[in-house]
Amino acid sequence: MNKNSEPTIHDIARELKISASTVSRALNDNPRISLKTKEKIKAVADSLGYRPNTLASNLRNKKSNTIGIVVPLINRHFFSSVISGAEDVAYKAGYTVVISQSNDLAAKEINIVQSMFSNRVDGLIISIAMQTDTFEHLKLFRKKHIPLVFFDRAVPEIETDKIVVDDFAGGYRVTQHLIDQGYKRIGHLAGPQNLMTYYDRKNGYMEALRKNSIPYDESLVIINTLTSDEGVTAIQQLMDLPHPPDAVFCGNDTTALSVMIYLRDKGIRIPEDIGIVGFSNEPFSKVVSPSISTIAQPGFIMGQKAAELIIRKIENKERTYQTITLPTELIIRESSNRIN
Amino acid sequence: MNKNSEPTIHDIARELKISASTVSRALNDNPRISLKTKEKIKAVADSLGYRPNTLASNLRNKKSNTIGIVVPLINRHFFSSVISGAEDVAYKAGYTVVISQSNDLAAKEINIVQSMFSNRVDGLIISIAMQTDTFEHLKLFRKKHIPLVFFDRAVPEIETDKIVVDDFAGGYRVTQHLIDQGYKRIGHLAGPQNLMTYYDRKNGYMEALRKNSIPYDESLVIINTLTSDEGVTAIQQLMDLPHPPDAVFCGNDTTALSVMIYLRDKGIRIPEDIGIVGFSNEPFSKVVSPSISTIAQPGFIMGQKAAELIIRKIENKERTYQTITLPTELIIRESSNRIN
DNA sequence: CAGAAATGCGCAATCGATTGCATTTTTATT
DNA sequence: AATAAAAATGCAATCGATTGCGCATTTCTG
Repeated sequence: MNKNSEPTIHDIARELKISASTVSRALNDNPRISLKTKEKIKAVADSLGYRPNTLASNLRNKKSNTIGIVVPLINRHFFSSVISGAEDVAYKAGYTVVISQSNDLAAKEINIVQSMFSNRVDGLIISIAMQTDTFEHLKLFRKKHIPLVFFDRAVPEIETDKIVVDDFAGGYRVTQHLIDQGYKRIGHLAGPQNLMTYYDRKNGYMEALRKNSIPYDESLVIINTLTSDEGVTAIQQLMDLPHPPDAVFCGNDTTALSVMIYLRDKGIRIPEDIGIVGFSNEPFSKVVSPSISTIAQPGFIMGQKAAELIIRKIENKERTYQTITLPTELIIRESSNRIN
Repeated sequence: MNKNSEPTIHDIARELKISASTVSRALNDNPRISLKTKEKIKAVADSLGYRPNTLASNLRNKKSNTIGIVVPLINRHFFSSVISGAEDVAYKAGYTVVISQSNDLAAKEINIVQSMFSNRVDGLIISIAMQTDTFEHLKLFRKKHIPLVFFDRAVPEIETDKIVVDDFAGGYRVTQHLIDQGYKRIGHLAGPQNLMTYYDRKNGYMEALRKNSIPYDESLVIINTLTSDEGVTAIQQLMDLPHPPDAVFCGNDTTALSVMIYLRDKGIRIPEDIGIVGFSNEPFSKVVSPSISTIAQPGFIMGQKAAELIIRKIENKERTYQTITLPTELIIRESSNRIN
C-alpha cells in the first residue's frame, strides 16, 4: 500500500495473494467465501488498520446512506429537537445525517437542497423557510423519486409524506380550556397566516368560540410575527381596548412570556385577572413564574417519525404518501389555572 | 443516457460527440478548453438537467468537502448554537456538515467517529462525551493527519486545535462575585472532573477562595453529572451539613434551577438566604424567577471559530496547533444579587 | 514556407469497492 | 479412477469524475 494513503482491499489482497473480489466478499460476510479465508482476511484487515472507504462503496452502490435535513434554524429548540430525534433513528438504521439551515431564506434553501441532491442524499427531510414561495428545488426530488418528507411547515401543492402537528386541535383546546376556566373575553396573538401552522391555530381558536356560542370579536385578534417585542406591542393594543380581554391565547411561548412580563409590570395578576396560554412548550415555559400553560409539540418524536418514514421509503420503495398528524398536548400550568 | 439514472458527463460527451475529459474540464472552467466548446457543453448540461455527482468527484479527489461535528446532544442550546455557527461558516466555504450526537456515551462516540472516518470527512469538530475516557478513536484522526478540533470539552493529552472558554476565569469570577455579595460559605456543584471544563471551573472556584483567604472546605463541593435530579440530591446533602452553605456555584444552569426550586419549596429565599449562580446562560436562566446569574458561553462564535480553524487546516495544511480561549461573561441576575 | 510554439482535445488510467460470470479447486459419486 | 457436482475464488467491468500525457490542429516566427 502507498505510504501516505489508506489501506484498501487491494492491499489486503496483495498481502494474501488473493483477489480483491474475495476480500470484498469476505468483509461483507458473503457466504461464497470460506470461513477460513474470511478469518485470514479479517486478521490482515485489522493488522493493516483497514477502514472501508464509504465514498467508493457509495459510488458503486449508488446509495449514500445519508439523509439530508434542512431546517430554518438549527439553533432553535423545536428544530434541534426534531434533528435530534431524526439523528437518533437514522443512526440506528445505519444512516448518516447531513444538516443545513436555511436561515429562513429561500435562496439559501434552494442552494442547500441542490447541493444535497449533488451529494446524492438518499432522502430529504425539510421544514421550509418562511420566505420560500417557489418549489422547483423540491419538485426535483419528487421527479427523481428521491424520498422527501416535510415536517411542520409543509408545502400543500407537493404530494409527498408530511408530518405535522394538529394545530387546529391545539388552538381549539387552548381556547376551550380558557373557557372552562371561566374566562369570558379571549384574545389571540396569531402568527403569519400564510403559514398553515398559524392559520390552523387561529381557526381552532375561532371554532372553539363558535362551539361555545361566543361571538368572534376581530379586535381581539392581532396578527404579527410573534417576536418578543411584538408580543408587548400587541398586548398593549389589546389592553387599550374599551373591553380588554381577560385571557390571551398567544401564538407561541415567546410572546406569552413577554405578554406576562408586561402585565406583571402593570400589576395585573396572572392567572387571576388575565389568563395566558402559549404554544410550543419551550423549555422556559415550565420554569418561569408563573409557569406558562402551553401546547406541547413533540419535536423529538416528529424527528423520529420523519426519519422512520423516509427510511421506509428509501428501503421499501413504498409509493403511497401519508400525512401524519401528531397529536398536541395541552399542558395546563399556572398562567391559566385559576380554578384549582 | 440510461432512462432511470442521472445524466453524467459521458452523456453530455456522447451528445456532442466529444470526450468526457473535455466535458469535465469545461464544467470546471479549465482554460485548456475553448470558450466556444465550453458554452456548447454547458448548454447541453443544462438541457439534460445534469448535476455533478459529488460522490464520484470526492472519490477521485480524495476529498469529501465534508466536516463532521460530534456533540453530546444536538438538542441542547449551547451545542445547537455551536452547530449553527459552524454550519454557517462551513456552508459559506463550500463545505457540507454532517452531525451526530454521542448522547454522552463513549461507545456511541467511538462508533460515530469511526463512521465519520469511513465517510472520509475532511475534518472533525468534536466535544467529547462525558463518559469518554479512551481516545484511540480520536488519535486515529491525528495519526492520519485529518484535522481535528476540540471545542468546549477537549482532551489534554491530544495535541491539536482547541477552542474552549476560560472556565477557570469563569469559576473564579463567579466565586469572587458571590464573595463580593457578602456570601461567606460558598458551595460548589461540580461536574465530572475528567472533563477539563468542570475541572477548571472548580479550580477557578478554589483559587478565588484562596485569594480571599477563605479556607477550602471539601464537604461543600459535590461532584456528579449535573442533571436536574442530581442537583436536588446535592443541595439536600449540602443543606444537611452542620454548617450549610449560604451560596452555591452550580456547574450548570440546569442544576442551578433544580436547586432553586428545591430551596424555594423549603421556604428558603433566594438571593437573601442563599445565593445561586449557574453556568452556560441557558435561555431559561434569564426568564425564570428569580432569574439566574450565570456565565455566558459564546456558543455560536465557538462554532464559527471551530469551523474557520478546521477549514484553514484542511486547506492550508498548517502544522501548528492553537488553543483559542474565548472569554466568558459573568451575567449577574437576581439569584445572586442581594446588594443592589 | 518550413519548423516551432501554442492551442484544443482525447486516451486511458485512476480513485476503492462491488458483482455477474467464468474458472479453478475440492468433494462426492459411481 | 473418472466424472459429476459443489464449493471457493478470480477476472474484468462498473459506478462518475478527474488528469497526466500525448496527438492533432492551428497560429506564429524568421
